[in-house]
Amino acid sequence: MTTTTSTSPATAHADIRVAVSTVIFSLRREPGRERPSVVIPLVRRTRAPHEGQWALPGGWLGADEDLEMAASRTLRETTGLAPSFLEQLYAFGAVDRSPTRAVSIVYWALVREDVSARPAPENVAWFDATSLPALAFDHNQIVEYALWRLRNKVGYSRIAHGLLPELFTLADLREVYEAILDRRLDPANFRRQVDTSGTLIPTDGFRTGSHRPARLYRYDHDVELAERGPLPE
Amino acid sequence: MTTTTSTSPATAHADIRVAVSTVIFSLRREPGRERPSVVIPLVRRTRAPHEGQWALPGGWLGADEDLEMAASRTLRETTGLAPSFLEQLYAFGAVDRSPTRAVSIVYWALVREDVSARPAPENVAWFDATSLPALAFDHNQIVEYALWRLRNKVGYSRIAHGLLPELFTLADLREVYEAILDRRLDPANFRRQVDTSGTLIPTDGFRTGSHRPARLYRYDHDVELAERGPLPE
DNA sequence: CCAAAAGTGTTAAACGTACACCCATGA
DNA sequence: TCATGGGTGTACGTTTAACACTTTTGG
Repeated sequence: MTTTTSTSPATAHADIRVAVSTVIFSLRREPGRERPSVVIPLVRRTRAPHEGQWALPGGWLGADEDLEMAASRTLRETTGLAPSFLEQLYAFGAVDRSPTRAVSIVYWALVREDVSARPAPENVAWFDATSLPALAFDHNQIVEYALWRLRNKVGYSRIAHGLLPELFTLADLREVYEAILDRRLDPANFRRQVDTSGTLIPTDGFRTGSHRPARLYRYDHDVELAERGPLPE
Repeated sequence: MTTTTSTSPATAHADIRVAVSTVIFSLRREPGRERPSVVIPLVRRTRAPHEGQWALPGGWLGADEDLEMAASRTLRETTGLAPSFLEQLYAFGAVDRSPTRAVSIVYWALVREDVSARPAPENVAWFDATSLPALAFDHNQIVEYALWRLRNKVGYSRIAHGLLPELFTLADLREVYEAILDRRLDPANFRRQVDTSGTLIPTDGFRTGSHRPARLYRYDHDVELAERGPLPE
């Protein structure tokens, strides 16, 4: 995958291990809070380095695994979750980021609220993404970057559904945006924006229970494809 | 940099080599063409696999090198160039992308027109980015993705300077945009857009030679910092 | 004086945003 | 009937895009 021309002063392909980790976002509705909060699952490390500290779920890249496969696998193994969205975030490879040299290919993912609500395995806990403790390695920076990407991407793509069930109301959708962007959105303008985009399909269902019933929508999965540029792999 | 919890079914940290390659963009003015074209340097492979085919400049990651350092180094070694812009593009790691397992961290870079005009080393040649021959490995896809990113980024950031010398006219700048986006832009509106952004500093110089002289500008380097989000490393 | 690029002005459509208002339900 | 969220209408400021027009040079 590369061209080795001229003489490399650095040691030729030294022993560098490749890891894959994932920043997993979901939403959690606290009884007290008015707005859902963005939460991520972390794993407590059971060995050195950084034993006892919380870290992103991940693992070593297998010899016969693609990167995305490895992300899905480690995500499932460590948290038991299946993501509704998965995308590469960045490759981290600073020499001093770990006592033993390792390059981490980091992915980020979304899991639906109902899925993330299931009881977490031992050693896994959910944290508010905006107020984390000190994590192992450079994982605090990584989460920070992933959050930035999430907020950014919510502005120009339809990833918000990755956090919603099949059917949802416009208020549900708006709540997701409000939770991610951390600010109020005008319900009237929000409605127009989404139905101008033409990605929402109204169903015959309504959600009842409080005040006027709200129409249930689902996403038009046909639009999914044209969404992003020439995505690799 | 990762958490090894539970048992990994895949072979634990197998021997996977890490390479760093770079897609380098510059502009070339052909005498005949009205608009500059986007060009990239490629290196002819001197060994298997894909011997004799053109490939992206790159090399193996050294044991004591950060990723960006490796990108700069291989870029310099293989092409003799120093970039004015360098950013990570994507990590490619499909199992079948190379006969021997390798993960490539790919960067993309810009070099100024005057720099890229210097004679290229043996085994290095410049190609029009939009009409490449069949390259080694998955490098055609990688260039395609890099081009998409370049076009995208030119729309919301000021990377265009990476292709221009210290002093330039608004027509120069507009030509860069036109070359990348491959369409004409209205000179009047373009002028207003850039000086609304406040990133351009007018100098006292003018470029003369044909018709009315055009004012020379330079970039405000103080604006550089706030540009992007929480950039890692 | 003429051609052509540099640079300014004007207008209309598109878009974002604020907010007044009506509708339908549970309590 | 009232409170509240669902849903519609409207008005206004900003941005985008098209294009007419004036300025300044070389030839």
